[in-house]
Amino acid sequence: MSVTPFRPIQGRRIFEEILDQLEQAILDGHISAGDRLPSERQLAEQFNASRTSVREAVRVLEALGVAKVKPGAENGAVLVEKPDDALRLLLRFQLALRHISIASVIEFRTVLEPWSARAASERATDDAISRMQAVLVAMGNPIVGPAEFHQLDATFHIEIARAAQNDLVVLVLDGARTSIERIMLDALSRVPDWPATRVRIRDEHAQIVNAIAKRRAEDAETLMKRHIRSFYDEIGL
Amino acid sequence: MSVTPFRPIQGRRIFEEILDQLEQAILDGHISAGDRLPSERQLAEQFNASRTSVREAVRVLEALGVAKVKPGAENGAVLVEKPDDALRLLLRFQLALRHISIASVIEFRTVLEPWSARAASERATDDAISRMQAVLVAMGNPIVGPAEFHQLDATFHIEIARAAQNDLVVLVLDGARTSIERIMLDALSRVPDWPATRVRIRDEHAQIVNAIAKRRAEDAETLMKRHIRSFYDEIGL
DNA sequence: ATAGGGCCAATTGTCCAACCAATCAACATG
DNA sequence: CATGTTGATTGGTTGGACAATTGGCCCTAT
Repeated sequence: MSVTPFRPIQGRRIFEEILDQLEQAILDGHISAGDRLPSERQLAEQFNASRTSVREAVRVLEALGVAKVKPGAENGAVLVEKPDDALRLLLRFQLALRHISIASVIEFRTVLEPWSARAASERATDDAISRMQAVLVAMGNPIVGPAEFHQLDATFHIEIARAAQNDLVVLVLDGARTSIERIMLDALSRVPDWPATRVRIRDEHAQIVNAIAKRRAEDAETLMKRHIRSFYDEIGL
Repeated sequence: MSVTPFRPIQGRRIFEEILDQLEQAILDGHISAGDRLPSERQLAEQFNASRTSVREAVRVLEALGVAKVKPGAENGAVLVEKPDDALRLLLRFQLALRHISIASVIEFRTVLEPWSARAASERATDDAISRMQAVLVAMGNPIVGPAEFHQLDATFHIEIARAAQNDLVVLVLDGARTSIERIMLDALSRVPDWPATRVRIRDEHAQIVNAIAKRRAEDAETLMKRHIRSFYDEIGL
């Protein structure tokens, strides 16, 4: 086990140089979230590069969830304000390649969701708790089918992660859930007794929110752990 | 709080179509990790698209840590075997944009590293434990400076995450650490008494490995939690 | 027979010029 | 004042061209 002082020599490509300069510009505060980048043609001129190279750099930013691009005058590439689905594409491909397994994604949630519930119990603002309760109300509507319910479930868990006030946890937990969204939906649509399942899940959510609102961190963590496990058990994963 | 059944209409671009088809090809097992993609020109012909569109798709795959590209005959785009630094670029930009904070990355580690140590205590193979001990030996060399030590420290934590046998945890924990690597190195180089620090950190590592080897999960978790906290306290973060 | 150098083919990297499509603001028109 | 039109700007796409890199091949000298 030795550490060589050598580092690989790799020909830097132009679009990588552009990416580095853009990153530095962001770090230096010259451009920040919400700002619009110059047009591809202007960037090409400023970097003294071709439009193709600039496009490749922009394409990468888009794939990383850093920028969103729209054609049209007054539009262009805009640095995103909230990195919602930054990890979505990445995890989808990593799953496809079997570099990560569905089981590991599920286990990942069983670790971080309970932590989120605990942290939320200690940090949640009254506003955050109100938003959770609003989701509960929406879930109480007997009309909602599995697909809409799943959307509400996603919102619920995101709200808790946000209340835990850890940006990175929000990011990866959201990514972990959406990366296996399709599989979950398939499984949900095959649940034998949907109305009963819906009521039970909503009930578990209600208990969790209650624990968070009463600042019972230990209970919130335990309830969440049980909730996640029973959920995946129910849909057979 | 209502759920509309509408979804945004977005003009699909050619490179996105190509990405989808490539993902499907991977899911269907037509191509898998380690395989070499057809050349850009061949892909352009098969998709009936221009080389530029194919290039943008390949560029995205590269940014996601899915493929590595090298010019030259017999080379080309190869699907990576291990997604080592898939998250590196993404987290770097998310950090630059202040979408995630350094504090959240550190807290993230204080949650998942102890869990890894616990899981490793229950799941580690003898081989994995041997690799951890090998890292300890290398760390015992008084010659190693902060930079090399940090590299060994990275290897140590990766080995534990691997022993915990959760692919996703390995991925995100590695990404979390490398995303703030530069900051950590700067901080490490300013440690007042480096020899003492080195010995202390190695000692903590040794205790953790010992707990894992003896399958004392509770101890491993506690020791790791203390280790991570004291580490960041020491370098003033 | 083998080691080494040099050539060649295939591939990616880059650039360019042009055109298409989408978008929005300003203007014209009723 | 509402509506439709137009023009400018922007990203999307294409095809072609040349440079740089790599690896395999042959050929020669030892």
